[in-house]
Amino acid sequence: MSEISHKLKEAGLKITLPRIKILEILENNRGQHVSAEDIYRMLLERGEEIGVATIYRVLTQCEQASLVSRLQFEGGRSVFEIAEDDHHDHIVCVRCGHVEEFHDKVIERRQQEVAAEAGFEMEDHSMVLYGLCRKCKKQ
Amino acid sequence: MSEISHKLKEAGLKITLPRIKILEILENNRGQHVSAEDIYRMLLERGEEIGVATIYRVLTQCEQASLVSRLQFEGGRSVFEIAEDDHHDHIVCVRCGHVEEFHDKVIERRQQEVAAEAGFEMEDHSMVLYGLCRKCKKQ
DNA sequence: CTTAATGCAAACCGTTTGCATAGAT
DNA sequence: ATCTATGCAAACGGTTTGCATTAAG
Repeated sequence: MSEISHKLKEAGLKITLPRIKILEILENNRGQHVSAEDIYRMLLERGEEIGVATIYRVLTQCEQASLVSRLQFEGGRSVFEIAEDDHHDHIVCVRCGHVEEFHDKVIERRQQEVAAEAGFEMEDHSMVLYGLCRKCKKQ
Repeated sequence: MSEISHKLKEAGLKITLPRIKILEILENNRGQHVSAEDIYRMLLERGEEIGVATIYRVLTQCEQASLVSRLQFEGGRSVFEIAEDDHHDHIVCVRCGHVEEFHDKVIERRQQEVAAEAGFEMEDHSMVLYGLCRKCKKQ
């Protein structure tokens, strides 16, 4: 049984073609951060038509099962990636949309401290840096 | 001439009743982070009906004129506040929605560094911490 | 056979836009 | 008088939902 099927089974989700295909797309695009729409189009290109409703349902279920993580950008757009065990944040190019990941211990620690100073017990955070990537800077 | 009218004039915006009322609401709710919908309802309660389209237009114009700042939460929801000259980030209670502001120089500096390390020229960032506020922690 | 997953289309929600009317300078 | 702002309703874009159909276990 494939890796993907195995993960689905562990999550208590039935092993169906749409689910496998969607997870394959994500696997083949590690580090790429694709939208539901992207997945829909990529599947179409291969001649595999899966309704957007299904794509969203699968992504949401897989997110709940921690197989996939969702990143919400400003403007209400979401992108998805295969869940990694390591937490990371994102830098997005405001010009070309290119996304890179980073992780910074100094920031993470300070966030905890800052939250505590405000009387909060921090559960989560979202941090996205926006700027010009190397390529776009040159143009 | 009122403070608000003065600001509008400086921004090159005509001084109109809807604009004044919307900015008044924001003034009277400093630190509260209200949505367009909130503003609409607050005005209704006072018997002042202003269309949502106008509210959005006014908020967007005022944002461009730096009179108002917009904060985009996950899920595509936006809240607004009267612009302060100092930059700050936000902590949101996941239970009651209470929002607090903070500013941390250590984090700000590291963000610049991290972006530079990734080859980016950072223009902006969004950082929202999520957790339980003091009150909700107790319950 | 039973229960969960899919496809479709319609609904949704916050936000934006086109256009005719009203209002500020 | 001119030109911008407003109201309305319709459009929008991404996402969700209801329901009948299909497929997995």
